[in-house]
Amino acid sequence: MAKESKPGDLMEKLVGLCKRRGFIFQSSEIYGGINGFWDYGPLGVELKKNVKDEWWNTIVRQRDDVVGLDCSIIMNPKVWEASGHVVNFNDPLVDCKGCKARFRADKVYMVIAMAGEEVVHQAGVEADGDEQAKAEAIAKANSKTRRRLEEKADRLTWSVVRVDHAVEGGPAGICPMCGGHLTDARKFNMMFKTFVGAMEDSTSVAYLRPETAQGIFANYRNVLDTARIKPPFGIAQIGKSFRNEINPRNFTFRSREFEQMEIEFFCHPSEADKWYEYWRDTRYQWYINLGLKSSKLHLRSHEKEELAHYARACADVEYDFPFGTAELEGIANRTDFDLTQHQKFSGKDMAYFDDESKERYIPYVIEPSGGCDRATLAFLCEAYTEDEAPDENGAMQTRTVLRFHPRLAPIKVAIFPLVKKDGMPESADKVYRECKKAGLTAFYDEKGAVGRRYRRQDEAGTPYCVTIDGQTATDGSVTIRDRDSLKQERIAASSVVETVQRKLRE
RNA sequence: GCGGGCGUAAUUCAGUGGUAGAAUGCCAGCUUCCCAAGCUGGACGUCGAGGGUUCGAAUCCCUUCGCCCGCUCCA
Repeated sequence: MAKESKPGDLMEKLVGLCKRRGFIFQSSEIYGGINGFWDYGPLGVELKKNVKDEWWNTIVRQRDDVVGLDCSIIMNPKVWEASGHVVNFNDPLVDCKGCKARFRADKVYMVIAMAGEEVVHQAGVEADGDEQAKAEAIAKANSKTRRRLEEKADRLTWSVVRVDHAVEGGPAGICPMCGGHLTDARKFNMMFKTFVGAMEDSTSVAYLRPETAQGIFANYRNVLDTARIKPPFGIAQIGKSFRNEINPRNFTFRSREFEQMEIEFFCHPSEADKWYEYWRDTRYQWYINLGLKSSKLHLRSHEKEELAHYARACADVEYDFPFGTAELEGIANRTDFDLTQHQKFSGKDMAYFDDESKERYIPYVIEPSGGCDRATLAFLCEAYTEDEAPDENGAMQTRTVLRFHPRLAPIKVAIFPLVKKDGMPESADKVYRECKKAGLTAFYDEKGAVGRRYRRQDEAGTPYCVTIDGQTATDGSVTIRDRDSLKQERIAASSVVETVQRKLRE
């Protein structure tokens, strides 16, 4: 009987496997680690690189309407003023000292109704404006208080204060949930601050980018002027970004240093809806093509109320991780918000002049923005399988196998001599060298029983194992074994490279 | 940031104040013509870190760092 795994167990097993086999290590582990930072080991870096290569190939190299870009991580700080990050990337938060609930300080109001010196009613509420706050507060009053409010209606003085605007040292905010006292509003600055140059003063403050997108917008003019390309077209970039997440969680899922794969696709405003739908569906399909089961993958459109102020439409590609359903990529119609902002802040013209239609316009932007580490983690979770395979006596044994899509697998092919004699190691080494020379990540192993070697490769996710046996010396054939079906077929030793390459293309 | 749990070998864990252990894995050799548990041998630990109590601390206390779960957060 297969044991039912709890979600936590599965994640723990995966984290253990990642460490044991060299996929992912905790950063600076020998010093006790550091919260929110992770390192990719020998197998992990190959896996992640394959994810990035698949993205780059399908987005940039196989298309003629998208070009690549690689921007610096630190930019002129004005970029982040224009983008809104300096203002908006800080969320003042308050906590309830009683029930421990947490709120965004700009959404919590203190409402007090006074009749002369007498406090008739006071309440803490969650609301989106003074009027709504007052209404919420009245709704919260009990029937007796409500009657008194009505009786004294013309003598009442209402005070409605957003808690992040409350005067320092004033009365504590009231918790909308339990009525307990709230802490003062505290700011959580999500951007990593640093200093450019050796002098640490206010004029040298700079930020590590919290997203790669702004580097693309800042270079939009340069690309347009030099790449002989015109709307509709896209600029793609893969690169590191940094966010001081309040609470990094779930292995590499929410890290403070992470890699993004972003496209900014510029088009005429009238075509924005069409391109939004196109990219939403294209990006969703990309994950399915690389092996994420569609039953675990969701394309979720944001409700109107959920949209950021600059977005007209947004959809998330979500995956059912063992720790819950979470976002891999967001596809948004950002309108002309970003280019307009940069035009305003930089004073540079961001409009495009269409020679054919003689029309001047600021393009709309469709932004598919994916997390590379999140995609890599999803592929790892999806690949992790425990199945049953027969041992040499035919008894069923549990086998741990990473069923990566072959193109994502860190090692494409392992080469074994069946036994370490009769010239088999020499023949195997020859095949191994040919694979390496052809650019395939290959692994040579002659140690111990062959079954043990197969299992080791299963745990690394290697899709194909080639074994040189006694027959090789007589007819030049070898066996190639499939990781998932365990089936073997005989092929010519000289055709190993070609066979593996063909299977990878399938 | 709050609450709870946990940190001992590469991994999973045992070890309730008195000489740090097991299994798996790993390495070397033997055996082996195809799916890990055949044989022999071997290496491996600042018991997360720092401080305190004690004759003596993996064990008790304090601080800190990290991981997991729940809340919160995710422009």
